[in-house]
Amino acid sequence: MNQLTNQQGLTEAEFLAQYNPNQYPKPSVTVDILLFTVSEKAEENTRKLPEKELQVLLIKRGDHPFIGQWALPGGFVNIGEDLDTAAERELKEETNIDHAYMEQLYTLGAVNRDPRARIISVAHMALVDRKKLNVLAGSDAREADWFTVRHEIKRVGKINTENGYIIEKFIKLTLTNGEEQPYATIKVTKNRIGTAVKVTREIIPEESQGLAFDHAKVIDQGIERLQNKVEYTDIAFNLMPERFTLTELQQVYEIILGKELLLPAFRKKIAHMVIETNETKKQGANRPAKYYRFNPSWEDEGI
Amino acid sequence: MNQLTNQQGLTEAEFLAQYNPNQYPKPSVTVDILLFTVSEKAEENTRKLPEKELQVLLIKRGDHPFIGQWALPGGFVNIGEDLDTAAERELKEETNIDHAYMEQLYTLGAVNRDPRARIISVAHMALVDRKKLNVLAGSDAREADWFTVRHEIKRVGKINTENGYIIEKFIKLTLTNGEEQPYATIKVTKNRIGTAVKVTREIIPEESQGLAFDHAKVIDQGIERLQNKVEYTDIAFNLMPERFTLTELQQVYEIILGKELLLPAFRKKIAHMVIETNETKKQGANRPAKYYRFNPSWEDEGI
DNA sequence: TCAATAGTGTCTGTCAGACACTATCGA
DNA sequence: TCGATAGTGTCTGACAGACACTATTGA
Repeated sequence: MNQLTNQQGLTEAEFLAQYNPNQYPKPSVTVDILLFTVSEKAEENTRKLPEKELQVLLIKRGDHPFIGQWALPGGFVNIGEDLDTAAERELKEETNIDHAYMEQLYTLGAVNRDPRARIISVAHMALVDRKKLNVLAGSDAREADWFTVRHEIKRVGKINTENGYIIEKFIKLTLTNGEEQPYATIKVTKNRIGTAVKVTREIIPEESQGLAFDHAKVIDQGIERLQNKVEYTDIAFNLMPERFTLTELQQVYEIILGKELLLPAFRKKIAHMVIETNETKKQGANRPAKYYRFNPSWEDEGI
Repeated sequence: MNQLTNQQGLTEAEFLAQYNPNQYPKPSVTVDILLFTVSEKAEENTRKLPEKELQVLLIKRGDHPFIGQWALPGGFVNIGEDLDTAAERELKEETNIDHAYMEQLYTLGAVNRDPRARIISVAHMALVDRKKLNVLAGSDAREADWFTVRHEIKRVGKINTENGYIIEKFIKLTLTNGEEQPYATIKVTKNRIGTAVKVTREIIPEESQGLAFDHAKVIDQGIERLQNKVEYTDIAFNLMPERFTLTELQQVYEIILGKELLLPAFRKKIAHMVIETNETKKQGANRPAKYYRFNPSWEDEGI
């Protein structure tokens, strides 16, 4: 322990003894989990491949505020609990999964984002393989469900200003679990003033319904992060089971990016990230696909 | 306002009236600002170009804890203040700059990161052009200074485990303001268990000195973010003045990436992001360089 | 045989890496 | 003239986009 004294002549021990952490009112802190997985639609035709979809786990709120609306799973951080530990605890509570890919996404800190009190939320993004989710989420009393995500850019506008420009992008987020269909429109504003750029996200309330708090922003931001990272990291493999075919992998890339990819180009691009197995997947009246697995050493190649 | 009632039969107004936000102990929340700029060493020889350096603003702590050590500028978030507003206020206090590039970097939430109390810190990264900083930081009583950053990867090791691997990377961070030289070694661990990856940063205390709190982690993370973003965004231009030569721009890229770039390749790569002016910079016994400025419309090209 | 999916070969254009070359200034 | 920095031209190899082609299965 440090024996230097401060301007009041206190050592560190003395300083800590007289320190009052409750001098000013403090916000509450929560963690929220944006949990993505990939599902397949039921296959109607045995000759057709099932279509994959990007899904997110939502919890129906049973109490105020936003009662009856859908929210990301999450909860308060305990005073003696690390932030990551809190996020892992929430994930475990919802999915019963111990090890999943998880990263911090964004910290939401607008003053009035929660009508109860000043609550700052540290949003995390997690990815899981659907096959690990046999234990269905929502084992406790709350109503939990998977929602298919649609993410469309509706309109982009650019206004040149005196010393920069403003780009406004309107994004329509549509979620559906078969019964309910919450949606939101988010305005992403990129404002350049000289060399400084500021990006802000805003929910348009007149074009939004059924999603609690500012959670639509988190979903949008998570999709954007996924889209960026899928291009230059192996993040997509966190959504895959141990064995997969290259077509399945390509479908996951396609639903994340929201566009179709050319088959030969895709295969060449990811060839060094996968290892061929000698098992095949027979699925109908067509050539069976080889199973592949992830190559954890793909990054070592240069070494 | 919502007139639905919850399980206790309360409307939202009634619920909010009885809600007690102080039921559980709450952490304090701060914002910290990792402020980068680019400087040039004094030029000894008129025929040599001045070397550029990446610099970060640090404040010498005048009180416990970590008294006498160097810390990122920052402070507590007011209860009625948005998170971004708090970050901008801190930046303004330190640099007197209103508009600078700023983005959220990471939220630090380990339980014992601050000996005073449970304090969660939302770290932001800001970039400013050195020429805007004529009003020197640290107008108040505190001692503030710019430190040149050196960032070296010391050692990388990979251990294969039962169902994955562990990659350990040791990063040596050395800061210097001419007089003092705080430093830190950070162990970045990438642990893959099956398909799940977890990245953790850890400060090695025996190989670290003079940096307060876990701020060395923030600096490391900021450099990593800069390195990633400089490759596929225009983020580096936030460090540039209005007019600059391509050599100056290349130097900024080089100090961020920590490696030399080939001149023709660099110029072709950034050609569409800049606009030529017809001014030139005369600087010594050699051909004068053309001044360029940022092209804010470079992203529109496809449209 | 055919529908459907799996998978390969190859052309082309773009772009980064590499290097050789030219240009312009002041001492 | 020379040292120093600015800037261009062009070859090459890697790789993504595009498309034509072959392979394998069960109905």
